[in-house]
Amino acid sequence: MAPPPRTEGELVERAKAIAGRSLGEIAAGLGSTAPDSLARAKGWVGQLLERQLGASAGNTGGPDFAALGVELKTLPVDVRGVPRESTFLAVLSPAELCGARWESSRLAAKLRRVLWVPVEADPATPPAARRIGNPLLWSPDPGEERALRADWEHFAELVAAGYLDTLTGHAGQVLQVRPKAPNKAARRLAPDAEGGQSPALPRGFYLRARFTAALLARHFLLPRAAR
DNA sequence: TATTGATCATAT
DNA sequence: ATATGATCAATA
Repeated sequence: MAPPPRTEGELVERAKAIAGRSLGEIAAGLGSTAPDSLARAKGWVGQLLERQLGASAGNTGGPDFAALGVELKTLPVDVRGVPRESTFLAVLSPAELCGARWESSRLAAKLRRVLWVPVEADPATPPAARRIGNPLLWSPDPGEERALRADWEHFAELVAAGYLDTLTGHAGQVLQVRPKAPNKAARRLAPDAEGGQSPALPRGFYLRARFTAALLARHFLLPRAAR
């Protein structure tokens, strides 16, 4: 377990140092072994990178690198470097969403500064052989910020009005609200349309894959002048 | 095949 | 129980 990085620069250097290396190599360096499949180890890649980069242990609710205010996200990419999956951001807490402002929301806080680490995720490649890509330390630009806020405010309004159960993965331009539960029988209290509280399937906020695809493309494919 | 809905493991 | 880390599996 590495000590926490002291600066953003140190964090980025650590991430650059493992670009091109395989998950199996990184695991071995940490005295661990890669699973044969992620089916029963879905969070393994993220947790491996947390250990390797020295993320502050456990879940304090805050960013992974508390002292730096930086959140770490691995991004499963295909052979072209395009994200294969949406990115889970946070549990949707109905109570916390009611009457909240985007500027002071937990989601906005998490997205202020993110270290994206692309990782190969071809299902035909065993986890140990998957390679780590070049990291990107990112903050939303004004356009991204506007899109995120618009979706979030729309969701917050619906939830506060008691319409959480009308929200599906179809809603949102850049964000999504999707199930985030042990199973579909799970329930959690949320405002209902009658002004009370009723049990509802727990949900989480996700970033659409096309959003992360666009930000990777902008930073890695386009010339600096375009940014 | 892309997207949405369901699920798995671990730590607190 | 709930938050962390996500990917799997079914659907459109």
